[in-house]
Amino acid sequence: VLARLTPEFSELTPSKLRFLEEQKLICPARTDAGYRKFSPDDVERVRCILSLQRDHYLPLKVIRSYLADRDAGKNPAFPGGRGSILNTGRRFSRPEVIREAGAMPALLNDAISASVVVGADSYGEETVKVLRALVELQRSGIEPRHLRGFRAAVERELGLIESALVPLSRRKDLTSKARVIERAREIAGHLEVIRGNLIRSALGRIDP
Amino acid sequence: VLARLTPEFSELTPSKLRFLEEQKLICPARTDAGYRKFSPDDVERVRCILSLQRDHYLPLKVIRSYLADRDAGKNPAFPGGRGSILNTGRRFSRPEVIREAGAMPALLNDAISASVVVGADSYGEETVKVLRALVELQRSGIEPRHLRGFRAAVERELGLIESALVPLSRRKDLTSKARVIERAREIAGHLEVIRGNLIRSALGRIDP
DNA sequence: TTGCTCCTCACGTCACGTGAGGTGGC
DNA sequence: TTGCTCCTCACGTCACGTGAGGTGGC
Repeated sequence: VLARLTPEFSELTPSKLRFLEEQKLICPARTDAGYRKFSPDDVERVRCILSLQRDHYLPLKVIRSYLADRDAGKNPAFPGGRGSILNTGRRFSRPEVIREAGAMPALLNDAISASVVVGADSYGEETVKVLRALVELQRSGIEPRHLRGFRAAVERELGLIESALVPLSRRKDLTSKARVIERAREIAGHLEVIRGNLIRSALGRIDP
Repeated sequence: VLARLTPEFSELTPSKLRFLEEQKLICPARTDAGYRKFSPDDVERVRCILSLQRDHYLPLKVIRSYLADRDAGKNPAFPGGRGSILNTGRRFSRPEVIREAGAMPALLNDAISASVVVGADSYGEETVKVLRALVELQRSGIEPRHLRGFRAAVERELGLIESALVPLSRRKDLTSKARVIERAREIAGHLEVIRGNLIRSALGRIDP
């Protein structure tokens, strides 16, 4: 019963499941002999926990309180959406974002005109990271304008994801909206697994 | 001096640097007052450690012995290339890979004809993961044949990376070969940061 | 009966984080 | 002198992993 969950999350171990129960995150039913018996709901809960951990980098403490609130019927804010760990809400002005990333002013302009960054009055932490990546790429001779095709490919990937969401997104209630986003993230994750393998195997072939 | 390294690796903290020194992974010089003084070589070493940790999921124990061997002039095998943690070397036959991934036989055929998986007599652990991802995508209505464009985009991305490597890959000695691959992985990582942000911000806009 | 998996409980471990209390440089 | 960063040392913590010793089902 236990190991049938692993296909989805390769990092799941029996020990981890026991740990999660000890921490009151899950409470599966027991057989007479004391064996854990996972209902479909329990499995769904574990799936939720693991994806919160992996995709949103949430510590178990936060996940616990979120689940506890949900169990109490409070329908709490989905964590990771806004104002969570990464998204500290700090804003950077144009000069600030450039300084933080160690970039040249022209790089930001190029990035904006290549649609890699969306121009605005103030930028978030993510833009700093993107700019840093662009600085590094520049050191390898890759300029933002070389990323136009890359940018277009991302756009097509988003189109693929969206088309898969159409059947889900018909409904308008709030919980299903959260589900749609969750699903979109999952699809993006699966595509990432596939791309990662294609790229890794290609890079592996450089040194045969 | 310390915080100037963080632009590259956002997860780096003073505490982590102290820890790394305590573990004998780095030994920066000290000023008269006891302050750590990082030479460019030290910085390069830290960069190496962090990328081994992040990109190859190596525990510090392995990194330590690798660096120790390298310090001793042994020029040890670069870890993570072959036979490391993920790549356990286990091979799967066609029926095995299908069963492990919980897929239908036709899915593997489709994946191969869409060039998402390379057909062979036996498959590695990665193929199992790719197939699992394809199974999940199928549940969202995305079939391997929908991934032809995706696959082509990956190919163009690889072309972009390769073109940036040309100046480096002229040389034929072994150490520079390892450097080329390391560099390729870095570039792929930076592109991933950029794509991740584009996708996340687009998915964020679904629920405004 | 023989394996096999599951169980609990205690302890270990890996990779840091967190103060307390103190010094050094401008 | 006032902040500021840096220091060490001890302890805490988070997320598990690892046996030891034992039971349950086919």
